Amino acid sequence: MPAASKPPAAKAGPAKPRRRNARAPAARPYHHGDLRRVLIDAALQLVGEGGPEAVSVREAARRAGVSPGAPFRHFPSRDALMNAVAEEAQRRFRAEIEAALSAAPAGDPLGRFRCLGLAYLRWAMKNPTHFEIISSRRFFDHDRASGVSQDNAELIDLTERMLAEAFAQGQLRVGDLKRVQIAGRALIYGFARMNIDGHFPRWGVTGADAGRTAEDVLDLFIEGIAKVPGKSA
Amino acid sequence: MPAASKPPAAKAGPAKPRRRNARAPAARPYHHGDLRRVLIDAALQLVGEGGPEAVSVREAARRAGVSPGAPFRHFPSRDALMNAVAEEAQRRFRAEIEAALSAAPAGDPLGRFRCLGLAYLRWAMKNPTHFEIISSRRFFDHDRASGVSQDNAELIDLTERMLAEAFAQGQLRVGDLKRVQIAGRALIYGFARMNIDGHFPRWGVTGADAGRTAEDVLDLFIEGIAKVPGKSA
DNA sequence: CAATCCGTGTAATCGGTGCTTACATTCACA
DNA sequence: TGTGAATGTAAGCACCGATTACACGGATTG
Repeated sequence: MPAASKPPAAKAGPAKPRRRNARAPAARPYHHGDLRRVLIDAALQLVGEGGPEAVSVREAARRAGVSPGAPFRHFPSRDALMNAVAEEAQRRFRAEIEAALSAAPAGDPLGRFRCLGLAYLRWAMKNPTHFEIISSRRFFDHDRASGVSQDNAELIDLTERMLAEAFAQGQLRVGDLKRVQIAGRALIYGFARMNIDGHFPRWGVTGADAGRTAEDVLDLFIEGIAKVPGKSA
Repeated sequence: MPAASKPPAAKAGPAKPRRRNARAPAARPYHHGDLRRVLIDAALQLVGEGGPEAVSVREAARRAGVSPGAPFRHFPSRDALMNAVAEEAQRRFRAEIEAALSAAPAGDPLGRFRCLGLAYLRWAMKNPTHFEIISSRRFFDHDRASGVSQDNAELIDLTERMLAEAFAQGQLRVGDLKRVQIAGRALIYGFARMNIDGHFPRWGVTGADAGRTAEDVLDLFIEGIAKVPGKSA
């Protein structure tokens, strides 16, 4: 397994020295400079264009203007590239979720739960292909201790705490929180999945309706578990 | 995939007419007999072994004992083969659903709804890879008028009628049936998807628990929409 | 029965793909 | 200033989907 000696460069990129001495030779320099980054971006673009299946190492190399073998200096396999792509998508997803949560009311755990669900759904529907590659775990490296598992564990813990708080404050009328949590996740995940799997046309949900329907469905679920049978927003 | 072994099908050169006149059914006849069927089965088996990605026309041909080009007499492309595979899986799924429904109580629409959901989940969890290929619509031929769309439309209509009946009988405490229907589908689909996408390990759900958890989650949803806050089974 | 048609198999081949190896170039640092 | 490590290229392997030309043989005819 060659080329596995590149993890340091993946750490918050901007520490790259200007390798090209001030003068710019119009001809492409022998060394690309930041091929790893460019390959991930090209792959992300390919995912956006034709789904995960449409990503080929050669095409990514082609778009990066580099020979077909070059990517293998940075990724030992196509799966490793997809892994990096998935981690990048996961990073963006996580950032959006955290931004949404930071703007959520602090004293209303059920409201925060709703806010989290909405942010999840909105991101998933705005970035369907990115969501696809982070949702099916086959693009993550299960052996290596990547940040993905940790990210997810944190998110799961977060919702667990939200629900526990909500229950403690008397916002819920059901006590089996683990069940509520899994059901909620299944609902939200299922909705996002139905979107990217192309189910909505046959459900009479158009793209314009999808966002509204997502909100409706989430509210229906929350009404189902909330103590007060009224609107929870 | 490794090179494997290429068994020399016919070591003889061109000077071998291979007379196979009426008398030898033991040796493989020139015409296979039911290659289409065998190819679909082989592909289904491949799906079961390594997911949809693991299906290759050549491997299916190899397992059917025919040359790599033979399958293209029956399927114009790999996608067409996958299409047939998906339709076969859909057929089996549909059969199981109908069997479960025929054994469901007639006078209790909400109970029938639950029964349908359970049958859906059980089949999806017992045949994860088959469920995968019928759930993401990319393996269906969207142009041709296949029975799949009709199947799904019928299933959707069926649940719609169930819910309408349940509401008419006063079993539901919510009136927006379309929303209930989509939420229910999202919940069930999401749960099945979480299973095949490998989410359960990080949710503390093991294979043994999965069936029980599926039932729990489905019941939680039904409790959320049912008028009487009791168990609905 | 014999001739023929045509559905269905084989063989050879093409371009695309992941991946490896050998070699070339350049950067970073002692 | 030299030198090794990092990172690019070139060539080539096996497998893949797909196409084409040809071979076989069952079914339909006269």
